[in-house]
Amino acid sequence: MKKENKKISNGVNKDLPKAYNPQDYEDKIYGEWEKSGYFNPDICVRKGICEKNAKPFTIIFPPPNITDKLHLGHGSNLAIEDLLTRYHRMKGYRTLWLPGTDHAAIATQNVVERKILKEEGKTRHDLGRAKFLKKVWDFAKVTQVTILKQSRKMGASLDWSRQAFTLDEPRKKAVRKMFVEMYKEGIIYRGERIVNWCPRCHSTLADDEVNYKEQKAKLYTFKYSRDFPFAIATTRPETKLGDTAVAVNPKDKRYKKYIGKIFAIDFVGVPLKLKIIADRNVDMKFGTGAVGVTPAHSMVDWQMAEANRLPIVKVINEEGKIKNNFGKYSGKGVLAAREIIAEELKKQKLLEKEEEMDNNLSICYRCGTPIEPLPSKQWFVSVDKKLKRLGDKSLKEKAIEVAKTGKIKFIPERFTKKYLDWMENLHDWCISRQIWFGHEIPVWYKDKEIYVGEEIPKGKGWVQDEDTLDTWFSSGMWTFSTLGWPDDFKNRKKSGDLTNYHPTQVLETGYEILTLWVSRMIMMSEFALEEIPFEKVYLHGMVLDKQGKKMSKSKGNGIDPIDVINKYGTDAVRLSLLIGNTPGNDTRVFEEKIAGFRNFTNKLWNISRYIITNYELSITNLKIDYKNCTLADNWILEELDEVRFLVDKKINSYEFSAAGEILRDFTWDKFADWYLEIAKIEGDKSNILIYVLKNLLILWHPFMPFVTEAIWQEMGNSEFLMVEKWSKVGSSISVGVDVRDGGGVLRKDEMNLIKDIIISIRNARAENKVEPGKKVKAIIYAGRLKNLVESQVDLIKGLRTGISELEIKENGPKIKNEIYLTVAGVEIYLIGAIDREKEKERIKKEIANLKKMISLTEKKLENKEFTAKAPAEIVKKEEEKLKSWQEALEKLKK
RNA sequence: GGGCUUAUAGCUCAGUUGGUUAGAGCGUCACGUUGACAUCGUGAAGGUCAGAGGUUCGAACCCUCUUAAGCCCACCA
Repeated sequence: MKKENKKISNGVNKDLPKAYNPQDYEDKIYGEWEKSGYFNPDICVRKGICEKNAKPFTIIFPPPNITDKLHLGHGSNLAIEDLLTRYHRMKGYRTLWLPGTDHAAIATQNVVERKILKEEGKTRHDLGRAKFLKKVWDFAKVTQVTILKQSRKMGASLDWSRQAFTLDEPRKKAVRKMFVEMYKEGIIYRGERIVNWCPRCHSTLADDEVNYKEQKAKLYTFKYSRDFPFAIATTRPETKLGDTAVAVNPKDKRYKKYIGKIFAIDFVGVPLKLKIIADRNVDMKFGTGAVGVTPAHSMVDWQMAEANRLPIVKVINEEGKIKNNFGKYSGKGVLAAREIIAEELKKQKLLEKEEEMDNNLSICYRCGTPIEPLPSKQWFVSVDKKLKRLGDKSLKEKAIEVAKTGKIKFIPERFTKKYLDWMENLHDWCISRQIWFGHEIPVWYKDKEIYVGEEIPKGKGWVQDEDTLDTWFSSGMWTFSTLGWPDDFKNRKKSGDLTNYHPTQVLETGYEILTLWVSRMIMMSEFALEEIPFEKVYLHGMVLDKQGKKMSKSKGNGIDPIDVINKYGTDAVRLSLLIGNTPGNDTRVFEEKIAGFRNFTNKLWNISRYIITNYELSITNLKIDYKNCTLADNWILEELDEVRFLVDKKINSYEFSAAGEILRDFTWDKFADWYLEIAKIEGDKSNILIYVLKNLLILWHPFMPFVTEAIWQEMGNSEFLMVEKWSKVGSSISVGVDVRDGGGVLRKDEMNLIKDIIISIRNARAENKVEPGKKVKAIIYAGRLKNLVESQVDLIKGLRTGISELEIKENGPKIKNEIYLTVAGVEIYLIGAIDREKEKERIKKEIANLKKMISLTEKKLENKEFTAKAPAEIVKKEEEKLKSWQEALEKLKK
């Protein structure tokens, strides 16, 4: 690294600025990382960073939609996955994190359509397919570049050499192959079915792309004609033009006699032939208990029609208008037709009732237009057909099995149930979409002939299917289409990246697409590779604003990741996304929170700055002389060991927040506020300080990669921290020392006592309003702890206790009218500092507190059931507590 | 209608098999600033763990009900 005008000694920068400025480091460091090639696991192997036969750790990044730049939700994705990636890379895994973007067919097409309409006043039909698609691609390129730039800004250690797009050439090939293979296996079929049709988007919508809107609707109760024996009720009279039956409940006595009969009648000028059928699902209490059946324009009715072999009459066309041959209604919009028919019924005195009711209107999830259920020829994936390659199980059964047997685990657990519920109710998946932007369907037609294949058929006159594929069809293949499938899968055997990196280890994504995406990935991977796509599914919550509202553009409450990165630094943004939330739950993020973590970043910087500038760094030869370790030295090394163990454990159980909090507490409280202050008193500790610091940087690196790498390099390390080995718990390979093996004695409790004494003294001084500058004399009766306390005189005097003179005895007479404290049996007098009133108050408060505790514990222990039924160790603990409180109380009372 | 989540300090949240005097960060208040850091330090105040019952020697935690906020699914002719 270049160092200009800086004090450099042995590669160490001794001239660090007072505050960490992320801008000075982030882009530069990211550039260096990227140049090193270490984001690519193959290069790590080649350069000896990672062993060739090391266990793989793969995450495929959930590809963001190219509809827009990244928001904080993606930031959360990136932060979590980068944490996992960096952690495993440092742990020695062959670690791959693969980036990409999603073409998001409908969503993208819609954004561009809206844009064109706004800017040019044109629709996609005005432009035509080719010109429109060019516009979409132009748009896609721009957002894609932004997305990739943003990901780099987040510090993501993604392997850019493997970057993929759901609609690039390799993925197109994979999609064609998949379609053809599924077709050959007979699980892709073409059929007519009622689909959710959006008359505005001119496309079918999957069930989960339909939204509902509560609204008031009119319920019309009427007779079809005078010749028809009873009335029906409907909110959509216009569809009744296509009725071919009337359904009643088989138990309904009112209508029993009509079941099976056929009525030929005239309905507002249109002839209808209605069969009376029985169906259990008809609610006798709703309306008149009789339902007009319109097979062509209702899902439920379609099913009834199939069951009863009813004819199907289409009334509404793709524009949402009444079809031809319906007399004066033809060409009218559905709403207009409804009004006219209602009028007509009124005229004919057939309308019995018109009432308001609550209704759930189906609307398009993109544009909000009411959905028209229409019969249409579509391509489907059968989820129920048994497949030989899946051991005579269907896709659905297989996808259920892997979750039930725990082959795929969901974190948190509860999502297993959600997944299974959804999976068990799954119907065949409609994969064709009537939009232009997306994967073309590899099907060609010539007259009545049909050709399904990966290549364009030979000969003239073939016309390709105009539809495109559901976006989830290509993103469902994401774990393996990015890893070389189908080229690396000849004769049903994996090779290349597929062998090395599939199945992946974790899929980390938002819970909102558990059903949409995760389920499809599982089915498609099972179909193509006969293996699971990932071992674990970690689901994170949504990122909300301070009020707990979803961040959205229209509300203007969103935080742009780049804005806050520029303001507070990437590390602070990452921490605010990682710390303070738990798996599967939503999390609120706001600037004050990010600012808090910026402060922490700076704290770590200054801890390092202090050590780097004040101590001589000998990085290569770090030996800790255990024989000469002080109590505090032993303590901090023990604490570090424990922190290392805990952080490891927490990361492995996906409790990133807990891991971060443990680290923060150690860094700020134990290391900075206590140990560094102690080091100033106890003299040279460069080896221990550097040892702890290096370990801290290693532990923090997955959370905050930039500042840790920056410090690491300023310390004169030649290799990147990014590829430094994560220390094994208890043995610190990275810096060549080991606390336990070195003969360290566990002395945490002793140090905690000394800390308590110091805190109590500070506390008592503050409560007695002793001026901070005033030095006082202290007398300590330490009993059997005399030697321990005596050995720590320097600390007791030096750590902001304001004690100038300290006398330590085993015991002695009570000293009247002085500040008096007890800490675990150790009695402390502060001489000449008392404020009688304040001290009296303080003692009174303490006695009251002790009395309260004593009486509570006594009651507990007097309870025979407690002593009999509670475990012995709990009882013993209570007894010990009681004893120590009683002793303290005795001493205070004297 | 079915299911899920959340409710703990002023705010944001921890609290993993029931045993703590219920914690952290921010904020507030008091004091301080000694050369790593005011993006700082020391200390304090602040909680009927949403409510009501129950199980238990013992409940923030387990069970039942209630209330409130939010989400998902199904569906309403």
